[in-house]
Order: sequence, then C-alpha cells, then structure tokens
Amino acid sequence: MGTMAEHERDERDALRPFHRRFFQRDPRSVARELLGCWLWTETIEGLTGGVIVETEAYLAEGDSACHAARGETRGNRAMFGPSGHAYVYVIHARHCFNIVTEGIGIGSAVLIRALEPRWGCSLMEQRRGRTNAKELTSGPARLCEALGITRDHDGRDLLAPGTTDLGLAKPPSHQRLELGPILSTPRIGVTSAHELEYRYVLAGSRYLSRSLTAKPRKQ
DNA sequence: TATAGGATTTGCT
DNA sequence: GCAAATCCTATAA
Repeated sequence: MGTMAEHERDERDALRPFHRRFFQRDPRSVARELLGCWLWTETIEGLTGGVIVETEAYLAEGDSACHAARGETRGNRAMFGPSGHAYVYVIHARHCFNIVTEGIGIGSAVLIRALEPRWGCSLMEQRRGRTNAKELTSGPARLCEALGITRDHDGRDLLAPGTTDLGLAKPPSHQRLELGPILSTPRIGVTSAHELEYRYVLAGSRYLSRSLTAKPRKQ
C-alpha cells in the first residue's frame, strides 16, 4: 500500500468509462468534451499518460482538411470504421492518434494534440529522449512517442478493455483538472480549410502544442 | 517501381 | 523565425 504504482492504479479504478454513444456524435462535440479526460497506455514497459488539453475535430462533410475527404484508402480505413476506435496515421515519419466518431462508413474523427503529463513521466522522458515536461506530450506526434502509440494501435477499440493497452476515461469528479475556458482556433498545420475553427484547447494549460498568443505559422 | 508531399518536430540563427 | 530531417502513403506509370 502507498506505493506510487498502487496509487496510480487506485486512481484509475475510480475512472468513469465512456459509452459508445459518446463517440457516435458530431466530432466537434466529442473534441470539446474530451478536454480534461484522461488518456494512457499500459505496456510491459509501464504506465504512461496524461490529461487531454488540446484536440481537433475533422468532419466527414465539407472539410477538405479531413483525411476522409477523398474517400477510403488503405491508410485511413480505420476512420471509416466504428466509433470509439483508434485511427493512427503517419506523417513526416511520426505518428498521430485520433479517435473515430459518428459511425461506420462516415469518416470523421478527433485528433488528440496535447496532454498534460501525469503518469510515468520517467518512462515518457526515456521514450522522448528529453526531460523538459513541456516537451513530453505537447504535440500530436510527441504524445504518441511518449505513450508508445504506433500504427500497431490503428483500428483498436478503445472501449474494449483487455484487447488493447490504450485507455481513455473521464476522471473521477474529485480529480478533475480546473478546466478554465475552452477556446477554439483554426487547426494547426492543415493546408486547407483554415477558416474552420475546430481546434479546441483548455486556455489555461501550459502544455498546448502552440501557445494561444503565438502567430500562426506559414502553412 | 518511382516520385511527390504531408493533421510534425527539431535545431540553429 | 526558418528550414532541414524524416519516412510512410497515395498516385501514376
């Protein structure tokens, strides 16, 4: 009793799991409501994870920046699968993690862009090759590296414990992060649909992938 | 099989 | 602030 590992386990035992219905909705609603929720992986190496502080929604209709916009391919197949499953893609030799929304055949998802580190910081430091807490999980590819998320997780059901080392849940009410205001901004890095403000952030977080005051980079 | 480009990150200036 | 590094994926031949 009282070890860090046991404390972490107790914490997560009190978690409130998601129901499939939560993901069978407009990705903009899901993206907003995932802020403050907990994401983790538990592998042979250990437990790593944190609190979601930044997300982006990608819509099936009228969103040219969405990977599903040009139809289903081998790479984005998971996006057209059931909601609540992982969609992991590779870009610039790095992985990015999404959660599929709505339902089969639709093609929408929420990209997880940043976490506030919370569990397994030493393992995350090891995987990332750096110790600055702000650089561990503040970016879609950074958090995948820190949590050990790869294409191997593509298509995994997040709502089927025991079939995956990925975990996602609402925190117990007494453990909620002070949310602060939720702001929406244009999405980062997209080469089209700049006008759609489907990036959602906890405005007070120190762990965003891009500060709210930073000038948008050339895209 | 070859080629171009991307929902990124990093280091250097 | 800027540009290089990085490698998988889609597309065309």
